[in-house]
Amino acid sequence: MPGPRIPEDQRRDELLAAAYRVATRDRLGGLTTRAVAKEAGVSNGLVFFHFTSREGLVLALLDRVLETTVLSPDTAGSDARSPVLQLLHAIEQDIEGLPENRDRVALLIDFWVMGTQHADVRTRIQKALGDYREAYVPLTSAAIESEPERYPGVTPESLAAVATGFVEGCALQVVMDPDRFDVPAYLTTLRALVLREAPGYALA
Amino acid sequence: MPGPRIPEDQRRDELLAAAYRVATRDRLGGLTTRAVAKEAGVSNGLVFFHFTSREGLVLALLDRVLETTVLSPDTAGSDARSPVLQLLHAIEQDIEGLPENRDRVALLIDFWVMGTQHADVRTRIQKALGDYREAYVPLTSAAIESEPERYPGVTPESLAAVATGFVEGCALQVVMDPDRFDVPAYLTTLRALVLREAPGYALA
DNA sequence: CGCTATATTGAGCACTTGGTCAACAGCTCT
DNA sequence: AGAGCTGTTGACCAAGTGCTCAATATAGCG
Repeated sequence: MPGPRIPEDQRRDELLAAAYRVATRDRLGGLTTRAVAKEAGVSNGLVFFHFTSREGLVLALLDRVLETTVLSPDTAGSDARSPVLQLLHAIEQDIEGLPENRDRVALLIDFWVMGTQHADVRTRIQKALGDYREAYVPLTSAAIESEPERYPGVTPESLAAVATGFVEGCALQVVMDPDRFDVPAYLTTLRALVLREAPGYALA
Repeated sequence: MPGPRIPEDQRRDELLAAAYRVATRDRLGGLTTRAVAKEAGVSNGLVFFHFTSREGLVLALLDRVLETTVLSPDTAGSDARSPVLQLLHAIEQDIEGLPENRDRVALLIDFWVMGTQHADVRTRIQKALGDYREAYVPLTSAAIESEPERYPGVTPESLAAVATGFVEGCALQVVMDPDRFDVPAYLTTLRALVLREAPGYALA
């Protein structure tokens, strides 16, 4: 009683879309082949036809999520401000974007902790986080060069690591306790901590 | 064929210890009642006798882990240094303590993400994190009072949230990629970022 | 000693999961 | 029209899970 046939690539996409829906709803633990099949309105066996195993499905989903997740700081609209302010601005933009993407962030964290035990997942996550860090290097590099005497022993890489680590910490908080996470207070505090001069800015 | 009898409290402790061993080895996903029973050299049914359900076991384990995890900053040996340096010192101590407790940190993060979906776990984790944050408030409070003009709009609570959030972000990194996580570089960068004066310190 | 309350066991149940597979339908091509 | 490849199905299997329960050994008490 097989149903309608559909070109392979298209079905794969449908299944991945269904998997994404299931995973953002029920998290990785709820991502069973049967749940995905049901979500896609398709038989269980078909999932294995297209992805060979559950692991294949999970990895394909991870790839898709990483592909469609923008993990590079937005440097647009930074105009003539100082490099440090530009860096701060990028961090703030990333943090501000977290709450509205809570589902996706939660899923990414699921993958992250899965990577702790699963080598393939770990590799991919590490690469994504590495890319994210690298994307910050131009910003941190410029910031350091603008006031080199202020950052003894600080490399663009280490500063990028701290910056992205900070964002990742915020991501954890957003997922865990979104109501408590007070974005404006966080950003105000961050600015005050980092800026030397008396801050003559208005919150964006 | 029942085996030797043991007072109830003692058995509970034995089972919890076994559960902790299993959970640090195989993580929460590997924490099955059978695995715990086997680890404790005991029958599967006994786990249910003492904990009623797997959920009971997990919650009891969480309570024990939280009880025996020191989540308050160590303010000893801070002598005559400035409040800001004391705060920095506390953060650094917490971060330095992460790598050697990787197993435990990984387990706590497992509980953390479990809390995303499980209300009882969430409550406990939120309380623990809240306590952790509060424990920082005296330090952040003193730091702000020492240079109030430098921290416009920053409350002791918001600064504590940022500080602990920073540590939590580091915890994620340590669990994920312990080799890449460069503690000294992180701390150097943090100091340079936060300190106004030229840093005349030696790394502890 | 015997009795009773209490740990303790292990077989077993119900259910879910990943995965396999023979059957079968639809499409294309000759 | 018939052959053949390719999607598709759903029944099925084996393994693992949480959990129950009758049976039973043990410790403590009279």
